[in-house]
Amino acid sequence: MELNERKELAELLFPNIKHDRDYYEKMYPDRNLKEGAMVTRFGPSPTGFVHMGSLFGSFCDAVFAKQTDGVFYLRIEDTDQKRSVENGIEGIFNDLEAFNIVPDESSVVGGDYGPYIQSERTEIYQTYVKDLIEEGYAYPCFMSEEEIAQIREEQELSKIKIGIYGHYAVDRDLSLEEIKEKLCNKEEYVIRLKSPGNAENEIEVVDCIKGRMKFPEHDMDTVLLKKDGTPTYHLAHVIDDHLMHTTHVIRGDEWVASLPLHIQLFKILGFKIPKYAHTAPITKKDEGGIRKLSKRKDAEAKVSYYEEVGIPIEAVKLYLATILNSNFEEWYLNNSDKSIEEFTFTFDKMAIGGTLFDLDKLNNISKTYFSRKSGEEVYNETLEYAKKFDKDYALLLEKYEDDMIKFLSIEKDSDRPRKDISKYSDVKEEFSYAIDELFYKENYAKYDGGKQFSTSLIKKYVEDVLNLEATNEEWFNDIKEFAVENGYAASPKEYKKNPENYIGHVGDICEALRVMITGRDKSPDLFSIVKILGKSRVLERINRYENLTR
RNA sequence: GGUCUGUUGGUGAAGUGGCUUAACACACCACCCUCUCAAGGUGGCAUUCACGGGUUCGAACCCCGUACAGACUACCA
Repeated sequence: MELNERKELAELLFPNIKHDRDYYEKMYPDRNLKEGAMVTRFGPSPTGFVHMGSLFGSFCDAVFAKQTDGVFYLRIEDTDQKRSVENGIEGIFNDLEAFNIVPDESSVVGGDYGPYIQSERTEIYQTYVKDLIEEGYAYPCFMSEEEIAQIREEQELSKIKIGIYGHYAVDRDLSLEEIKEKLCNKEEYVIRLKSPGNAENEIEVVDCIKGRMKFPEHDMDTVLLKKDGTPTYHLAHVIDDHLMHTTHVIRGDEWVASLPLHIQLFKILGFKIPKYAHTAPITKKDEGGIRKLSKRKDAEAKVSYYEEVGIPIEAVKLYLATILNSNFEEWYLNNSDKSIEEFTFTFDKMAIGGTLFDLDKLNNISKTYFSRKSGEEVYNETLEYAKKFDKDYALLLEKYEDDMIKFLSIEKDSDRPRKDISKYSDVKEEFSYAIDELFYKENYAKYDGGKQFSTSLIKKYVEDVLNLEATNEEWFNDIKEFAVENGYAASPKEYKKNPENYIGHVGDICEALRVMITGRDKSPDLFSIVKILGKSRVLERINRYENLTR
């Protein structure tokens, strides 16, 4: 087709497109950023809530933009209306906000490079496609779904590359007259790329994460505009990232296969090619082997899961940071007083293969997070959590505020703070004895060590010996003395040496007291608990134990 | 079937030709500390980097082949 024919065709196909490319090029001028500033973007589809992998990606985007004084923007990729979900966009913003990931530009806060929703940019895409038709790089294709399926079958059978290319691209060289005729018959069509590539040629791409990769040149007539005039991901990606001046396209590595296509589009359109960084998927192991974490199958893939089970957002971010850069963990261990923002992330410390999602590790990170928080902070955060997910408990927490803070502060001032909580929901369980209502309701059910303890000795200890004003050392000396007076050994070691000489050892007395007042055989520092409860509540609990076991 | 990318312990990984007797962290086990637990301390946990061949004085690191795994192969992103 000659140039004038192509122009006629372009006009015929896009009579409503009045602007030309230059109009948009001028509308979205270069961003004036300092040397080395990165412009990144997160492009979610509003298909439901945010997936762990997407969160990881957006975290990555935000981190790199921030540490280079660049721009991180959010673009809603809703070109497939069928998949869009009601309130999908809202859900994305909520989930990101929960993790404190705030885009500099978006459909919510605005920006100079909008609209930031692809469905509102149709005219822009069509303008460029119109130009492509004039240039002879695109054409209307009238093939039906059945035709395409048949070609596919044929290709599968003869074991060759599947797709519309070469002589399979039957509408590639339709004459203007033929096209006009089909248009007159109201035949439906898509706009396909007239790929100038040759699969014999090899192209090389350097990815920020994966390094050098070689591909055959792209030679397929990929769909650019769907039947409804809406762009495919590929077209939208190329045009948007050019117009919005993205410097680094950070996306999942399911896209590397289409890299040759994207590069070709950038070249045909005369755009500068951005840098690419393809991140490895977060995977999970199950019976079938290793697979990508799935939003449908795995609860932990949903970002909202963490909030629900009570894992602090900050802990999840710390975990994300450790899988983002392999050297982050060690840095954080040595710089525990610093925040994630102070670490410099780099592409070359990112994983190339898939990363197994390790809940154990997350738990550990979370425990460390809790151990560094003061009792009061843990109390406040737990209360927030309970107000949302366990209202009855929230009321009790408020009623016992002073006690709870004291309990949560036990052993906090030591240089080896306890690490027994990994989730907000653990607090209720771990400190069930802190709240009378829970303690009495549970009827000591928590203790099933099978031992029976006599209360008389313990009562005697509490009434005659226990001094709440004592120091830890005095307290322990007192109880040792008491043990000896009553025929117990002063230490387990001594007891082990000559068990026949003793009834038991101090530990047994402590154990009995512990079980009676906490309902469990494990707890933080006993004396701290006793002090918080006070003598009368301790005795009350001992009596209760006596009644229950009689 | 085709294209691309991987493969270091139970897990995440460090490692880019000699400093590796393979870091670090999680998990696990043992011991120590100790009134219990948690924490902490010490030690154990890959004689070897999927397998086979090659290059080299020398290879986990470079090259070739095989096996396995993953991604893509839509008018979905």
